[in-house]
Parts: sequence; structure tokens; C-alpha cells
Amino acid sequence: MTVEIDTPDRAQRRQPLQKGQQTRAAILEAALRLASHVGLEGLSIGALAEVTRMSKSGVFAHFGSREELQIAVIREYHAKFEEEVFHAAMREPRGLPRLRALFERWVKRVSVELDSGCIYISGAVEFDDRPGPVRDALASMVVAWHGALERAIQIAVAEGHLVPDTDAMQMLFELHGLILALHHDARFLRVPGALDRAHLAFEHVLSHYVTPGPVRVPARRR
Amino acid sequence: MTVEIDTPDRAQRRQPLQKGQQTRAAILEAALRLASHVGLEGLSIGALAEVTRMSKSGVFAHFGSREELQIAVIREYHAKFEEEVFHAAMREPRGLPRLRALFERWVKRVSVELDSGCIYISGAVEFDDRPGPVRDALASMVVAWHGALERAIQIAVAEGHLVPDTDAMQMLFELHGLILALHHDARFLRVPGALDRAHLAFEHVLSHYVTPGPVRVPARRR
DNA sequence: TGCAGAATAGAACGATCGTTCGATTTACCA
DNA sequence: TGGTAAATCGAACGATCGTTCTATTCTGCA
Repeated sequence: MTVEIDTPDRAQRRQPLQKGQQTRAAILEAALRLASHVGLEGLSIGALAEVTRMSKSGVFAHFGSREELQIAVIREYHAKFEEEVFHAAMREPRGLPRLRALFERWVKRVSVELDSGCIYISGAVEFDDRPGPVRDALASMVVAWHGALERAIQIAVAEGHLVPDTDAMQMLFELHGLILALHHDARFLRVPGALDRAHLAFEHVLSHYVTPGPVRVPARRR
Repeated sequence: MTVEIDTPDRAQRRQPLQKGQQTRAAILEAALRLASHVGLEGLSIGALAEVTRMSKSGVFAHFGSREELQIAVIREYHAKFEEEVFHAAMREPRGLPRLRALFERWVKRVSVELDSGCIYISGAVEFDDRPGPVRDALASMVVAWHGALERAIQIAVAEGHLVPDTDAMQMLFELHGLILALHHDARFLRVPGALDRAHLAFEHVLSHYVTPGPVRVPARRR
């Protein structure tokens, strides 16, 4: 539901956002920061209004309901995630380099970023027993991301970097576990060195699937 | 703060619980079931009163504050966990068999048990940004459990089942990741076959640390 | 510049939250 | 069995929740 048609003037002046849209964006940004601390369930319109120095009803009007706000936050997080992790890594060459980049950026997103906990992870825990549109939105984003990773693995197989009988979903399961363990140790337990553990574990997982020998023959493919 | 001294009569009649204690236990059981669905933060005294068919103040009086209730729930979960996972697995022979049993029971606790989500996992996400006594209680329980696992790994090394230069904390990190991934896939995404993935992944991790060759020479030790 | 519509504020709603307090019932021991 | 302390209830508190109104301010286009 964005603006479909802009006046030519506005479009070329790079001012595509009306007032309402840009305060909505500001609210969303604050909501994202807030939700990454207190979770999607902990997100409240009152607190959001305080942070943005607006009235509760003013904030509310932009979303229509708390559920819609939560879903908007999820979508916003997804967009950021896609940009900073997926698209950035896609610039790496196909196969293992790209897979490494995906994992590396994923790691950064989950553990290092200053005040941004991973909403995919916290949301999964908050909504694993709570059906509804929020859960559905969250799940569809996570599934999409996992799908992208699975494809990256399959490409690495096709490139000959990973052994032909690699079970992509199994490998994904193992890599996902590393991210979750990292998130747990770094964010909850505050263990130093969790990052190194994640990297080393990545190599361990990789060694199960990587094609043996220094010489690799990339499969001829387009 | 349990009852220190019982009258001899009561102790031998196996009625160690006064009325108050046993309703407290009943409340705690309900709280545990409720918290595993809605989380420790989602736990409310009102909902708890409704479930136990008591008044809010009646429930409240047993704990003195919501925080105390949350901590009591954590301790209760810990006791159950210790009994069903740790103690049960400790009956297995030292080394690899015991480590396998620990993992297996851990898996069961986290994914199969009907309506009991793992409070260690959900709590870690809920309180990773929230200091206070609840977080401290939770963290100390998790740390204790991880310590027990680390010891089990070290014993397996001493028994010669795992290679001598095994990094116990690294191995623990990798195994913990599998549990978290299982929890995510089974509880949130409801993917079938997550259990099998966890088991296969366990063997993968193991193969990195297990002593090669069919013949193993257990270290002489006590 | 003026006017229509969007954007925001402000007050109020019913509900629920954790907590307090005083009254009342219940359980237990002498 | 009676008396006392423990256990439980019921009502009320202030706070906050999401949401709904109406009124006011502001923005952007003719």
C-alpha cells in the first residue's frame, strides 16, 4: 500500500515521501530498535509514543492495530536483513565464497550489531505457541531466508565445492544451529569468544560437506 | 526455605507437605505449564489464579511478588530437568554412552514433551537484554547445566572415547546449537523430521571428536 | 493564498496488570 | 475440642494496555 503514482516533480526531486510516510518510517525505525530489546510482544504503543515524542493515538493511526504494527516491524527487519545479509553476500562469486559470505554476514547481524537483537530468533521463541497473522508473517520470512540459504548450498554443490550427495537441508540445519548457539552465548550468557567458536564450528560443519583435495573442478554450468 | 524440621509422625507417614505447601506446589505446576506456552514474561498472576481456581491474592500470597514467582518457576523447571535429563543419564556408563544419553534426553525434553517448551531457551531470549534477579537465576541454571555437560565430555576424553585434544567447550557449543536448531524447527516451524536431523547432526559433530578406529583403549583412571 | 484532506493531539473507554489490605475461612496442634 | 496461626478471599489501588472518538493542527495542491 505505498503511493502508486507520484507527481513527476516530486519523483525527480527525490522526495518520494509525504509527511505521513516519513514519520511512519521514523516510528518503524524506533519500533525496530525497541522490539529488538523487549521483543515483539513487549512492544507497546505507549512506549513507542514516548520514544518518538508523539501521542499514542498519533502513533496508532499509522498502523491501525498493534498486530499490524508488529507485522510492519517484521517486514522492516526483513528488508534490512535482506539488504545487509543476502544482497551483500550475493555479490560474492557463486559457490563456497558466497556461502561463506552469507554465514559471515549472518553472524554479524545476529551477534555484533550494537543494539539490534535478531527478531527472527526472538520472534520464533515468542510465537512458537501462538498462532495468528504475526506468527505467519514471521514464519514466512524465516522460511524465505532458509530457502535462500538452501539454494546457496545447492549452488555450491553444483559448482563442485561441496560433495554431490550433500543434503542441503541437513547442512542448513547444522549451520542454523551455530547461529542460534552464537546468539545464545553472546547475547544471553555474554561469553567472550563465542564469535570464534562459531567460526571454528562453521569450518567443522563445512569439512563434512566440502569436496576433498586441493583441486576442485567446477561443474560446467552456464 | 523449605521446612527444616518435621514432626517425626508426619515424616514417617510420608505427609511432609502442609496444606500451604501443597497448594503452592500445585500453583507451581500450573505456572510451569503456563510459562512454557506464553513464556516467563507472559506469565500473569491473574491467568494463574483462573487456572488454579483461586483468587489472585491467594496465588500471590505464596510468592510475595511476580519476580519471586518467576524464579520459583525457573527452579522448579531446573529440578525437573535435572531429574529427567541429568540424573537419568548419569546411570549410563562413563564416557560416550553417558554423553549420548545426555544428548538424547536433552533432545526429548526440548522437542517431544507434549506441552512443555524449554524455559531455558525461551527465557534466554526473553531476558538477554533485561538484567535482574530473574535473569541471574536463569543464567546460573543454564551455566550449571552446561558445566555438567562439559564435565561429561571431559570424562569421555579421559575414557579414551574422544580424542585427547578435544576442546570440550567447543564441542558443547556445537551440540548446544543442535538443540537450539531442533527447538526452532520443531516448535516454531513445525518441520517434520527435525528430530532425525538433530540425531544425524549429533553423529556429525561426534565424528570430529571421536577416537578413530574400532579399538578403543580406555584410559586407566580409578 | 485558500481550501480540502491528511496528520496529529487529547481525552476517555474497558480491560488487565501487580500489589495491598482487611476480613474470613480453614487447618493444625495443645 | 478450642484456640491460634496459616491460608484464602474479595475489593480496591494506581498504572498501563490497545483502541475509539472528536477536535485541532498542519500540508500540499489548485
